[in-house]
Amino acid sequence: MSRITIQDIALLAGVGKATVSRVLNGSGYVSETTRAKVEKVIRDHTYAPSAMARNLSKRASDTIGMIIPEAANPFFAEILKGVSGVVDGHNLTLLFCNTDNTMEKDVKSLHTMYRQHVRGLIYTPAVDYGSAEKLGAVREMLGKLRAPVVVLDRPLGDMDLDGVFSDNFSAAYAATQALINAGHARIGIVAGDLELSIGRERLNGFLEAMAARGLDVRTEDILKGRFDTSTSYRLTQQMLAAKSCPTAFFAANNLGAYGFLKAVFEKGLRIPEDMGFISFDRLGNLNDLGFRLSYADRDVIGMGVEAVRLLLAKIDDPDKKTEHMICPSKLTLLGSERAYVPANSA
Amino acid sequence: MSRITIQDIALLAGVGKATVSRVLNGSGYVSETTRAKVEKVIRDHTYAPSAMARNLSKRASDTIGMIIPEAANPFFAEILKGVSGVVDGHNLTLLFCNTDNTMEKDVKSLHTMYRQHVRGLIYTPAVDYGSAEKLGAVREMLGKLRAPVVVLDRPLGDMDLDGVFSDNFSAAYAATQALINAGHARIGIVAGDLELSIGRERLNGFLEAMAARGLDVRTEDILKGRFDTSTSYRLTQQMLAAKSCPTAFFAANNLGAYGFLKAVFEKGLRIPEDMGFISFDRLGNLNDLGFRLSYADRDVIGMGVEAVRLLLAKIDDPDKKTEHMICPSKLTLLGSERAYVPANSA
DNA sequence: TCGCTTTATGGAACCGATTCCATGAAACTC
DNA sequence: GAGTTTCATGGAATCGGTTCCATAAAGCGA
Repeated sequence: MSRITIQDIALLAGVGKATVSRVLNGSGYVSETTRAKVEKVIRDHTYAPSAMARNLSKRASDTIGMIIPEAANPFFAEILKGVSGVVDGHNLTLLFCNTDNTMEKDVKSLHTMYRQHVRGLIYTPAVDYGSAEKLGAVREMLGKLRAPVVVLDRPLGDMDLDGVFSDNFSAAYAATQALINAGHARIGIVAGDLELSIGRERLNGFLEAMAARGLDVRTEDILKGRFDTSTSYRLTQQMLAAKSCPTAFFAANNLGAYGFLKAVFEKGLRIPEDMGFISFDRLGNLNDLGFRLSYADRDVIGMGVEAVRLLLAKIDDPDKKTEHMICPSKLTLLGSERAYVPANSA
Repeated sequence: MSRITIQDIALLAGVGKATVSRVLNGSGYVSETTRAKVEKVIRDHTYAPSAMARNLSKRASDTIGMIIPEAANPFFAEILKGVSGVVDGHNLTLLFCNTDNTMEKDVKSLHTMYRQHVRGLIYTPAVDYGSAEKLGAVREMLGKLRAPVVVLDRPLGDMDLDGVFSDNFSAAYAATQALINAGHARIGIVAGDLELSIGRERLNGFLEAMAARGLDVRTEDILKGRFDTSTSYRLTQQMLAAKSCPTAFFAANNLGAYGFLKAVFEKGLRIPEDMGFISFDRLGNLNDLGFRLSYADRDVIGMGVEAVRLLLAKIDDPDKKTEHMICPSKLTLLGSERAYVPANSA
């Protein structure tokens, strides 16, 4: 009545379990007649070997771990789709953890991955483990894992790991340049979380593009958000209430952009007539609905796919030297970056 | 140099591995002094027992499986977030499979879950296994699983499983009623996949609401899509090209609604002035951006949370009678349902 | 002080697979 | 036809835990 095991199959086929194992794995010598006999019994009983027993005796698991900070963020949902597809295609199983952007869950997830003996790990750290002490715990867990790790989207301290990243700096640079070329001179940024390197890189890209054209950036034009909608909404409201404000904005991530646009539209401002705009990452379906919002985006599903590829390559050859893959962003200009010269300007 | 085992801990602590096991599990008798000694060694080496070995000897795993049809769909991304949170909170691990809406991957995923000995499964079937033969394979795998299964969002044939669903019929009924109350008489529907029961239920809710008011529904006003954006976009374009068309539409799901709106806006039509509109599920951030789109929606993350709750309850008590939880939808009217009486109507 | 229960502990079997090794039959070499 | 290699197979050890069981010391009531 209980689960059928390799021993049952062996008995039913009248052979030893070593032979069944050989048939299952296509290893060693098995005569054609025995193989056929065993395979029939296996098929008749839709037998599948227990992964936990198999992994234990093989001293290697068939699972890949994935840790992401926010499952409901469309960016990570797409990454997951990409990763999941490749993992399934290789008859591996995906272990999934969501960390809600907290360090505690991040470390806890690493423990989970260790307990579960993952064969490899795709990891987007929830926070920037800049300070040495916190990084220590993570470094220790990753070391204990004894499995390849590919970091995704964000680097992990100074650790020498394979990684898949975006060209945050140059995407921000190009987007800013586009706003400048369109005629804007005072430009603001809806910055993401500056505690994260990706946030800082995008801000730097923005700043350098401005500096390269000799344009000043006022401190109050840098909206220091947190990669979420509500914070940037609030900051944008405050900014719009000020006496004067930039004529264009670069929004450094998708959720922040939504908050920004919400505040802008509530104020009755139009894009691009009243406010030039470019975002990092395409804003969902907005452009299908009559908007013409310019954006810099990347092949997100592709990033997930590449991450697994790197991981599998490292699993195949643990001595492979670490690779950093930078996914290029493409700037798509649809009109929202344009500048309108006011008839009577101050 | 290899992974540290319970045997190593036992040696270091100068006790037997049975004792270490007792300390780990808080079972049996262990003296306070021994316990302290063992715990120190465990802590000093950040030892964590191997999940595969533990599961094997316990004949029960610590993993929960989750199968969804489309990871990039925001609805399922939120479900995943809800599920993942509860699963983590119970020190269980989540096994994730995405089926890309195909039956092959669906069945393959069930095999994976079986191999992996999941303790319980949360399952959204990719297709409606109406016909007996196909349902057979699924039924067999679920039977072999010997673990509780909670179906999510869609029922599975006539199988008596715990489930978490939406009130598709009444949500569609209420939405349609709202359009009628607003003054519309010829109303169309962007139907979802009618191969799926949720698609049929929503269509039926729509039809019955119309019938209850004695309103006819023309065949060509039922756009038979597939719960995706591109199909409904195409169908809507064709519909709008016709001589006459409905004055309002109910869109039975989020992705279909996007396709519909895209076609409507491209045609230069406004909502609600030229076309009344209500959708099933809230359309992302659109309403934050100046739109006032009415919708019927449900607590999606909550559905995920409830699904795990049901599952854990069934795991605790396998004799618990099956429960069907219907998550209520809430109708939110923001104005897009309104009807404008044309000055010169035909 | 003698039994009886309670507390503590380690040895050994077991979970379900893989894999090493020994054994034997068949096939090939010279 | 004796010696080697190749093919085929099953028994036994192993992976890292849990758990049953035997054993022994300690506590305790009569």
